[in-house]
Amino acid sequence: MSLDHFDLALLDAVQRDAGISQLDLGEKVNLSSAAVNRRLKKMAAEGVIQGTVARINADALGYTLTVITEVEVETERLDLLDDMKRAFLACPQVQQCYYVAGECDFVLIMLVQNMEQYTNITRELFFENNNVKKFKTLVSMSNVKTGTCIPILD
Amino acid sequence: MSLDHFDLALLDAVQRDAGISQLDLGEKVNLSSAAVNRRLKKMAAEGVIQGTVARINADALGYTLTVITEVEVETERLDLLDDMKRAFLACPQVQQCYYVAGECDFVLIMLVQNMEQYTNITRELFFENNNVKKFKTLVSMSNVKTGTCIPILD
DNA sequence: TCTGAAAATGGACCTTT
DNA sequence: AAAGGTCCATTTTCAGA
Repeated sequence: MSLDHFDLALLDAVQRDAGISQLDLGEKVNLSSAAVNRRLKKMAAEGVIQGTVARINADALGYTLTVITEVEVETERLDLLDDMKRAFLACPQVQQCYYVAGECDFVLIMLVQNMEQYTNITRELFFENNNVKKFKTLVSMSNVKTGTCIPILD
Repeated sequence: MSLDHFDLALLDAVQRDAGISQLDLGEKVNLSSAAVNRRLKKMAAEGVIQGTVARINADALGYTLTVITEVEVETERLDLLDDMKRAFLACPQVQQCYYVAGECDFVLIMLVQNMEQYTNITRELFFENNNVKKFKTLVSMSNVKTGTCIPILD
């Protein structure tokens, strides 16, 4: 799918604020609201726009601790890796999980309410998994930047 | 602010899909659409709901490479750290940035179009900054899990 | 691009606890 | 008072001309 500069401007706007009306969007990018409607609809149908979500204040729900965990595996057997991926996916405290090349094999970003909760999760995910050789924990003192905005207008 | 089980159910629904109508939300949690409207409005005003954003398919825009960078600083002087945080915040390819305790000082999640772009950014952010002692790059082979869903209903 | 119908939002007002 | 429900006006979405 080809995206022109109107599409890019629309994407940039809605990835920052999906609440803005199509009328206001049209004003911002110089397009009628009907054109905005068509383009957004098309991009959603094509999967360029994957959906809209509300951003919730984690602190307000008691999730005040962000932890980054680097996991090193014992063997890279595919079925074992898949099992681990599944376990990470299923754990709601795991916000993000990357399978990486380098010294470690997985990097996890976790959001927990306190250290005790993190400890419990490490037991479940790492200590009770025979394929985890070791893991290293980095505690975030400050979440300098979070979000999922993609660079669009450069 | 105190959140009852209605609020929690609403938060859980809208953090997965903010497009759902207040009528459907009300059906899901057993509340009238007016009550849903009031509660959502209040939670937005109190900052529990920080906003709604569209999720964009990064691949569709050519951003196919996710890189995790661990940065070690020379000195922890506050003004120098603040300068670095500002630089990371201002770089659109930096999706997330955590200031951490441990072996390294910053962990960055970056989204780039290719290795060349990453190389250019490392020059700008790391090589040309005297306070960066060293940095380590981890390349993601698979983004197993991404998103920002907070665990609400457990 | 314009127009209009259908849907969604959000306020007013009344009732319940 | 605080919160829910119903009704209604306004706004928004979205398809057809």
